[in-house]
Order: sequence, then C-alpha cells, then structure tokens
Amino acid sequence: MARPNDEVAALLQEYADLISITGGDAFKARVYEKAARAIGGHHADVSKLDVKGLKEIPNVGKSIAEKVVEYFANGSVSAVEDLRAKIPAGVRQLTAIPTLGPKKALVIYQELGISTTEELADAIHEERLRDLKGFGPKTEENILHGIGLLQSSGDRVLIDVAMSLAEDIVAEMSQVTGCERCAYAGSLRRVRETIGDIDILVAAKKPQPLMRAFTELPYVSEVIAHGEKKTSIRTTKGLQVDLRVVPPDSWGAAMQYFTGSKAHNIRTREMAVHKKLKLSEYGLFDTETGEKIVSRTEEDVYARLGLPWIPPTLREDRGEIEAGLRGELPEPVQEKDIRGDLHTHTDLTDGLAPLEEMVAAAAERGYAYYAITDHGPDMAMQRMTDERILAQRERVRELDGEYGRRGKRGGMRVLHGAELNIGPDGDVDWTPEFLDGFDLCVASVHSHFNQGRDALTRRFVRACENPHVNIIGHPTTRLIGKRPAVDVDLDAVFAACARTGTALEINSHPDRLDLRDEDILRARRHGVRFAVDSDAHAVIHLAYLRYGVGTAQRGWLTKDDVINTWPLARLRRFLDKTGHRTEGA
DNA sequence: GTTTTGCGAAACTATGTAGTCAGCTACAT
Repeated sequence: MARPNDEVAALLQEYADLISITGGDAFKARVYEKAARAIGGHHADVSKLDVKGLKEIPNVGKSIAEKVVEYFANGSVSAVEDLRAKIPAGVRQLTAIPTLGPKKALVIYQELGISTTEELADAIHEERLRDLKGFGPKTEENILHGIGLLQSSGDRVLIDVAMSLAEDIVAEMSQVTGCERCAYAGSLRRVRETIGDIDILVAAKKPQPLMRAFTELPYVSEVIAHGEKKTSIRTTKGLQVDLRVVPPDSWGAAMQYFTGSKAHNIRTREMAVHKKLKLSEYGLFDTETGEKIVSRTEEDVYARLGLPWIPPTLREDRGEIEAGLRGELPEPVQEKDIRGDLHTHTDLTDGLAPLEEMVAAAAERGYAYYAITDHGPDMAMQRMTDERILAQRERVRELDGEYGRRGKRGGMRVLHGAELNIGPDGDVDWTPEFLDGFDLCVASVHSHFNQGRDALTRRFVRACENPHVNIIGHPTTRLIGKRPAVDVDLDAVFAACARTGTALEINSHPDRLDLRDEDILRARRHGVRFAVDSDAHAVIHLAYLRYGVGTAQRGWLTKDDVINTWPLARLRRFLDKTGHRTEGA
C-alpha cells in the first residue's frame, strides 16, 4: 500500500501534467508540482490532517488543502476528474514515449483521437500523421523508434551496473588527448538507488576528439545526438550515456549543473535570479553586464549564492538549501568513517567464501571490528545447527585473537553474531540463553511477506522488543525492481526501534538498499540509530558498502547516527540492550 | 494556485543544446 502522502503527491502531479497538456496556466501547473513534492516529502501523514494542518505545509494553500481533504473523504477530487474526462489517461501515457512530449501528444489526440501507443503506431504506418503541422517524416520515424524503446525495456538500472560502466567510460575518456578533467555526474554522483542514464562531464578546449572517441566506444549501439557541446549514445544494453564537454574554466559550474538534481538546480538558479545573476553550466553571470563572476569550482558557485558547498547526495531540494542558508547543513557520514561491517556471511550458510577469507578481506579494508552473522536454524535450507554455529564461534575467537593484534588500525576485533529470522509471530531462532552467547544479532524478515499491515507491524515491533535483537536487517525486505517493500507501519517500527535501542540496517547490497533514503529521513526524526552493512555473501560484496553509505548520506545521516562508525566500546554499550551483559571477548 | 503584501492586487516564471521543421519541441540537470 502506498503511503497516503505518496498517493496525494501522485494525484497532484497528474493534475499538474494534465494542466500542462491542456495548455493551462503555466504558473498553476508549477504550483501543483511544487505542492506534490512538498506533500510527498512531508513527514506527517497527510490523511490525518485537516485543512488548517495541511496549509502549514509550504506551497499548500486553501485550494490544494481542500482538494486533499476531498480526496481522503471521497476517494477522488472533482477538479482532477473533470480534467481526466477531457484528456484520456492514454494521452498522458503517450508522453512516456521518448521524443513525444505533451504538445505533440495533445495534437495527436485532438486531431486524430489517438490515445494509445498501438493506435499511434498504426496511424504512423497509415501515414496519417503526415498532414499535421509540425510533424515530418523524421518525427514519425523517431516516434516509432521511441515506441520500440519503451516496449523493449528502457528501465532504470541498479547503481552498481551503472557505476562500473561509468567508471570504465571515465577511464577511457581520460586517455583521450586534450581531456583535462573527466568525471561522472548526475544521479550516479548523487548515489540514487537506480540510474536512468549516465552523465559524463569532460573539460577540454577542443571538444571534437572527445566526441568522436565517445561515439566510438565499443559498446555503443546508437548515437542519439551528436553535437559540438553534447553527445548522447545508447549502449548495447540499452542504457543512455550523455557526454558534455565544457571549457576547463567552467568545470565547477558544469559539475554543479550536471550533478543536479533538476529540482535542486531550479532552486539554485532561482536564487541567482533574485540576486540579479544568471546561473548556467558555464558559470554564474551578472544579468545586466553579462560578466562572468565565478565558474571554476562548485564551492565558488555555491559561495556566491550565499551557500556552503552542498554534498551531491543532499541535492534533492529536500531542505538542503534552507539548511545551508541557516548554516545547519549536516556533515554526512563518509565511507572512511565506517569502522566495521556488522552483517556478513560465510560459506557455513549461504555465503560463498570461508570465514578466514572474509575476515582477511575485512582486515584488508582497514576495519577496527568485523562481525560474522550467518543464518540461524529457522531458515531450514541453511542447515544450521547448534554444533555448527558453536564450532564457528570457536574459530571466530581464534581469529579474533590473531587479528586483534594486527591490522591497519592497531588490530581488528572479530565479533561473532548471527542473522536471526523473524518468524510470522515475531519470534526468532534459538533460546534466550543460547542467544546470550553472541556478540550481536541482526534479525530480518525472510518469508511471510503478505501477512497484512497490522500483523506485520506487530511482528517487527515484537522483534525490536526482543533484548537479543540489536539490528533489524534489510527492514522492508524489498528487492529493487523485483519485490516490493512489505506493507508495514514504518512509523510504528521506527518508534519501537528508538524506544528499545534497536538499530535499523541500511543494507548496502545494490539489489536492496534497504532502508531507502526517504524512510531513513523519517526514521531519523524518531531518534533511531542505524547500521550501514554490506550483507556480504562474498569477498567482493564487502565493497558494496559505498552504496549503503551513499544511501545513508541521502537520508542526512551523520557519523553519530551510525553505530558502526563508533569506537568498539561505545558500540558494545549499544549492543547491550538491557545493560546486564558482562564484557565479552 | 500560492506567497507576499497589506486586505485586493501584484509577483512568481531555470537555463541551455540538439533535432526537426521552418519556429518550435523535447530533453538534460
């Protein structure tokens, strides 16, 4: 079930789109978009607010507040229904076809009555678009190509897939003569969980050799656009990559522009306008004289706007501008702050590498501590027994002895934990007495995802109340693009975590990234602590931590919010939920 | 339509590139 705020945000966004498509007042469309964003990002449940409460949300006035109340009272909003009656849903969907926007979609609907992709394809084949003003043979061809792309996939890809391609392209472009600087930007630099296209920025005096090298990369399947300043290609796997070449002294302004987000850029450019300046990818200019003021570094650009440099992961127009103006921007947790990984597996259960290899790889990463947390026996397919886990513990204690005295930070302590299974009623593996023997326990839901909201909420809360459960693993159990998050009252779970001293995991696996940024922002308001873990099932997975850290940053977390940045002594005090445990290994 | 200003009316509009069709549209952040 979608969060009520998200339902309303989607409805208001649709209304804004419909206003744009029908050629309505541009200001009005913009206001609805702003209100949709504000409500989507609002911390309180808007279904429980009255008109007065709703009006306290920025960019929500009387009219929109009343529409929200109407929506929750009737299940629909008459103004939206009126526009829906004029413009079939299909017309809005037509704009999902690449190269077909609202203007052309409306013309196609009004002149030919077409509102589905199939009808449109037929009309093109029957050459019925030819007579419309603004439509030529190339447009027909592009629309057909766009329909093909839409049907073949066009989906966003997981961040690790995009990252490895981007790093490869950056390395390739950096080799080209004349390339002074090269970096990836866009949603990848902002560490969004999925990536729609890859943005590569190059600083060079002469763009042509770089543009040519770019279009000649081995995995280019199609050159979408090929200009002097910008070239776009599609890879053989269907991912679009945009290359932008700017003069070297525009680097800072160009990075600022190309990193986005779009909403963040609109805000910064608005701020420039208010100061009688103009901000573009080439620099910050005086509007009247046209004189360039700054452009070399992002810091220069932000500073001239009266802002501190804003970390890319915060640039989503979620309050970072206001916080920056107030001097209250958080210092986001960094990968180097992480002292240890608290959720990892070995080949004793479903991991691929033996304990010794995982521990050695962890030490290589410079960790001060590292926890092994294989699955308990309740996940029957893992074939765990008391004997097997106790034998592992013995070996962990030996390794702790070995590694405790060496390593990059004066020794790495090896902790013995487990990943417990939260059963349908909230129970976990093993007896309390047996669980006493672990240094820490992660507990996660692995099955029975569709119990219903109330039962699932009770289940999570019960796990939090268990004195042996320290961390809730991959809390919503989603798999990006494959399995939705469980329907649970997250605010109730967050409150339980804060009350019981249970941390929430930010699982760094690119398939999961769970919790996600928006949930982290909400959980943080409850005073919850977090653990950024890799959930590594192989040595190479330990490096996924970078994505978890990026996600934590997007949730505005600082070092202090994340328990595995803490020194071991402080971590141990946190892990001792009842305050009764004696100091362990 | 909301916010700001000062109670009805004014102000609010991001910027630039490439493509395609003959002035815009779509798209990128």
